[in-house]
Amino acid sequence: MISTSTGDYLKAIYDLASGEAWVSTSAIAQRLGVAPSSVTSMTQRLADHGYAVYIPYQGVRLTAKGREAALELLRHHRLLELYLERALGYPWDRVHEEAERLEHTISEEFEDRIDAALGHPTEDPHGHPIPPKHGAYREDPVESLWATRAGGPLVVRRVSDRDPEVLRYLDSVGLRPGARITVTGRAPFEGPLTIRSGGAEHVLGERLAEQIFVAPAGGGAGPGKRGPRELALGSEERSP
Amino acid sequence: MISTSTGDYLKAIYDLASGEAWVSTSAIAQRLGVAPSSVTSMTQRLADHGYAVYIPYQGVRLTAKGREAALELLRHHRLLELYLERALGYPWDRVHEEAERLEHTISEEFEDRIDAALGHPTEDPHGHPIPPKHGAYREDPVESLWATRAGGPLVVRRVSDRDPEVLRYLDSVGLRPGARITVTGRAPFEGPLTIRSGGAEHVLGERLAEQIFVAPAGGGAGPGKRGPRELALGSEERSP
DNA sequence: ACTCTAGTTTAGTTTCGCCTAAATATCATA
DNA sequence: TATGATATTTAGGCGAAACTAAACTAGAGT
Repeated sequence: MISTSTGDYLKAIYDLASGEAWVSTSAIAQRLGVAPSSVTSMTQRLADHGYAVYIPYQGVRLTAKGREAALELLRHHRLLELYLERALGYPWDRVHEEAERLEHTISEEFEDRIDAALGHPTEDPHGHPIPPKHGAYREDPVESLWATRAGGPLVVRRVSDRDPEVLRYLDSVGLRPGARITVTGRAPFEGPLTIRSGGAEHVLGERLAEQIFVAPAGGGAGPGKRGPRELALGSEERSP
Repeated sequence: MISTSTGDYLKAIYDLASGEAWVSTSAIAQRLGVAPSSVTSMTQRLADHGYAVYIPYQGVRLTAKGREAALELLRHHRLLELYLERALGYPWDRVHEEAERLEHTISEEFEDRIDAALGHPTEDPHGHPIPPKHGAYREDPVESLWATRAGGPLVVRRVSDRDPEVLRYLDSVGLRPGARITVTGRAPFEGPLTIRSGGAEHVLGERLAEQIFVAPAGGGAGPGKRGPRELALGSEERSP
């Protein structure tokens, strides 16, 4: 099996590449919190093992094999996040950290069983799609609330999962995937923006608005605010 | 946190010491499937870090710190085994392997949540007691069916969890913790023994009988054969 | 075209966990 | 008590994953 570190690099590269760009050494170093030189030697190793193509001074990109490994981990991660929330009652700001470690450790059987227990879900608690076990996968492009220029009503599609503080705040004001919002004001010179959501107004700075991803509302996009669904487990039969 | 390897060594030493004996290099090497020289250097490292006392050519024994770490892992392992069986429907012969990896990875929070979901259980699926989170812990001594000389009716208290084939067989003939049996015959010269259990007779060789641990029946020892209990999860409340 | 800087790579170490081969200690037994 | 078998340790090495410090590219700006 792939090591924890290797997996972390593959995930980071997959994520930073979003699409098909070359990923730079420093971007990976920053994301993973390691020295750039460490990244150089690791990317060389990844290339040696067929997970990536590496061109000095240009960057690195995943091969099909590398992408597959990254998606497997992403699937584990998102299934775990949802499972921790639904089955074990984790609050949504703490699922990321736990999933980050477990994703490298669980077996195929574990993956399959939580997938089944969850009813083969398609999205994690933060609105990210769960890659299917086999077959094609493309994340449909969404715009961050910070960057969007759309005028009409919007739906929150996803929020970034790796900042617990932000998640606690978003939860407290009801900004979860599916929430409907409207931008009611935008201060000049990249200033904070004001939104209306569920009758209340909120002012969001860059750090916050960058982590919220939206799409135009209407057209059956979102089911509205999702309630906390309960999960009854123990329904798998055991071998006699 | 402690590394996976370090944890495996601590568990092995704890297990092999059963009581307060010095554990030999070769015993650990055999248990973990590594070369004896690897064990020597690892035990030196364990001693350096205060997990064990090591005397060359005599062996190794855990310090209080080492024993604590080992028990923490043992608690994780047994809670996980039970959780995998109850909540995810794993058959009892496959829980050990999965728990063996996960025990090193789960957080305190995960431990606490599955403990609560299971209703603070005291025994794993194979009948081993689950060490409490805090406080004293002693495994009450049990005799293997192979070694016992007791004559009357017996109760199966535990079975070893690390041989899937044996577990499948035991399950198929109803020899789970709590089962009542009587030794009806014992072939000479360490030959197989015959037992009666639930109306049927079985002949058990050494390999099998060594992995079954029993106590005299009667005196409220066992609740009889335990049925497969179901577990309803999702009952933990989430933060608002 | 040249220079400067920011970004990258190379070189040299470290720690962990494992290995094989060789040396050495212990213990039982002749 | 000496010897030989068995157990254990030492020596030397390897691969993974990190680090720091030093050398080197590439590209922007003059």
